[in-house]
Amino acid sequence: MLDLAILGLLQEGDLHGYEIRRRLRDSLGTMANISFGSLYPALAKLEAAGAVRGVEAGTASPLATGAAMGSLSGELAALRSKRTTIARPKKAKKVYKITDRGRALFTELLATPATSDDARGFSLRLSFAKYLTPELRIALLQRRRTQLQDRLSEVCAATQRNDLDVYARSVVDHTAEGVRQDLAWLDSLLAIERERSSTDLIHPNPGGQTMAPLND
Amino acid sequence: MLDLAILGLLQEGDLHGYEIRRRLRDSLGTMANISFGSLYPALAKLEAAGAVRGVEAGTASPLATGAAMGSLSGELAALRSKRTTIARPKKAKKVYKITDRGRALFTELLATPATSDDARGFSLRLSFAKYLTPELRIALLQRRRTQLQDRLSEVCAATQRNDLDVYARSVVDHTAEGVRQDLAWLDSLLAIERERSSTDLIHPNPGGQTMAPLND
DNA sequence: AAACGTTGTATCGAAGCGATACATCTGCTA
DNA sequence: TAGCAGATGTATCGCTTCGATACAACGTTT
Repeated sequence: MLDLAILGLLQEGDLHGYEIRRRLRDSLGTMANISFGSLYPALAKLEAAGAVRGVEAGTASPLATGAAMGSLSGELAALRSKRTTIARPKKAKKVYKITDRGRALFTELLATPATSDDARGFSLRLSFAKYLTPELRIALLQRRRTQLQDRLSEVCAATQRNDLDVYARSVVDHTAEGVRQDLAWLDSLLAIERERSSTDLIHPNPGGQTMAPLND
Repeated sequence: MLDLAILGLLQEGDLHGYEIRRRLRDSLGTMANISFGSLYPALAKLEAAGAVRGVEAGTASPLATGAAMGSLSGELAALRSKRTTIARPKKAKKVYKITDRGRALFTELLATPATSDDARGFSLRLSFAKYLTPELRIALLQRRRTQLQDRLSEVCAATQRNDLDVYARSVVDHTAEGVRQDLAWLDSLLAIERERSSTDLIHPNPGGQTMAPLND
């Protein structure tokens, strides 16, 4: 699952570990809090599998490494460097680049149904849904829908219990409410998606934002 | 975290592994899907630590093991046993019982602040909040509140981004909405809790449901 | 110049997951 | 009545992920 997230981010530009984590936090809402203890082993594993290639960006040209710099402070520090002569090498920074093998793996992982009732796995896949075909997109949403319905009936059964104290009751009620809202959200997404796929029969790819990674 | 859940359930009666898992699923809404690969090692660890004691309930009297039987099919099968003479030993069923040491550990774990922004840890603790003092209860809720506020500002920052496609946008928006609702829920709980603790100064323990495990 | 915060890479032990194996009992159907 | 599917029940294996920690260089503040 982490593999999928990493490959997805690398799909849109070369990045180093620290930066991947930043984007994980504030670009994929769901994947916050990924620790380096997960990230670095995952990167090493992907590199061993030939899905990514990491190069030490010691003193490479600023133009080439531009995408890999820390979004704000990196550039700013480089610009207003008055006392320090040049914003330089610092230390071995390992920039990862996705390979063709990696792209194939990404596509495969993205289409693979998430094991079990996993909210994170679903949200992650949905975040990258622009890389899916309309059919796979709908399949993803429908799989999640049936999962949530199962979950809802379980949680509703818990709601019926009368041996719960106020606190436990509050927890199950709130949980049930959350599931219900997830279901409603999913239904609206499915409605949109079905409409889109029907209008696409007339004007394919209307918004221009649906497919194809632009930057490459 | 699993330890806490197990001890909490065992606090209300002796159980064997399979039954613990059942209750985990439909009594604690949050702790669904705990696998045996987590459960049995955890039980073994707790037993080694002297927090629980497990006895093989091979041919013990039905009265003693009543609480440990499968809620529905167990009793039913025993009642309508016509061809099988008696609903008997079956096989070594290991029933776990909490010890004083376990009760102490439970109290300690319950009061220990959950590490990081953990929704499951919080919900679990809240489910057992009747075992906390009013002050610790409010502390628990407040800790969670500040965590959620931090999370909200992160997620709101993500919402402001304009480089997200429809799907990623939908995910972050829905995530933000979820956090907002958790916050509202928490605020209502805090309000209730504060009111309760102020009226408790006049009539201590009004509902009779707040403290003390009844069954023992 | 000392202290602190940020960027950056990396490893360790433990917790938890999903798959799997195995054994017994019950109920359904051929 | 034979057999097979499914629930109950205990247990282990390998893998992913987590949280803590270490280390190092740089920037900012005091």
